[in-house]
Amino acid sequence: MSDTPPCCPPPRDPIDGMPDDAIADAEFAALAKALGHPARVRILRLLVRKNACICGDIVDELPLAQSTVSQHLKILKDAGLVRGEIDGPRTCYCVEPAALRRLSALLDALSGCAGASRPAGEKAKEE
Amino acid sequence: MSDTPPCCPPPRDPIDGMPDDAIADAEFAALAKALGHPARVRILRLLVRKNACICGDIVDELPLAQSTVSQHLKILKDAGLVRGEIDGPRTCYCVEPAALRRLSALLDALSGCAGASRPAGEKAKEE
DNA sequence: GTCGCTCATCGTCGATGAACGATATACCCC
DNA sequence: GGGGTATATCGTTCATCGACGATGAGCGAC
Repeated sequence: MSDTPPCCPPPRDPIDGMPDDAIADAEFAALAKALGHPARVRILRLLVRKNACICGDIVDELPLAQSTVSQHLKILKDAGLVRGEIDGPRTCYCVEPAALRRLSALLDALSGCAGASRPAGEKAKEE
Repeated sequence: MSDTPPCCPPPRDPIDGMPDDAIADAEFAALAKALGHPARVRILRLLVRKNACICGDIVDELPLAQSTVSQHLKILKDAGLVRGEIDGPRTCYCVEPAALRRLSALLDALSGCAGASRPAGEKAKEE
């Protein structure tokens, strides 16, 4: 918790009519959903611990079939939490620290807006 | 992995033969799964913003049926992210800050342990 | 070229999730 | 006690997830 930016992050890119909160909700939910399975958390932990890992090593570490692990890796990659680089016949996976930081920031924004600082003038969207 | 850097939280209650990492994985995954739906993130944000909220207000705020919202609230409550107090004929929900802090700690432990076991001193906190 | 290895994708099956309407329960007010 | 409101739960339907084995595609070694 070093330099905590102002409570709520600035508005992101407006997609259509969605308020930025809804965008943040969707983004947060997508990241959380990708981490909503113990195997995927474990994969992420493995990658963090070794900084990078061959897919085969991950398969070797988990009690799951290779295709299942590949599926989980795809989900993590689609969520942007992990990056895969093809290295010859194998694929080297590594975590995407920015995604973890982003998730942490979203979580801070979610819980931080409550107890930490209570701005007197809430922004829009209120009743 | 024998040495426990100051970053990683102390071991939790050992359930059966599970290593504490597996427990943390399961706990993290359970919390993340509960937040893996935009409606639930939105509910949590609502509760955080108003600090507490009657179920009816939440139903009023979301484009979902009352039963669906109740289901989402149950999921959040089962995950320990939310607490519901029966207040006369209605139910008043409020966030459980400890759960959010716990999630934040688990997330830090996940991404932070990388920096700890890495020789480099990057704490991944700067933007 | 061919073989062997590594990984991704496909197809399938059972389990779970998400949504709804209908119904049951608890409470306050009269 | 009866009526009205607020919430939880039940049962159903459709979509998605999680797991697997089998197959296909890319690459290095021979």
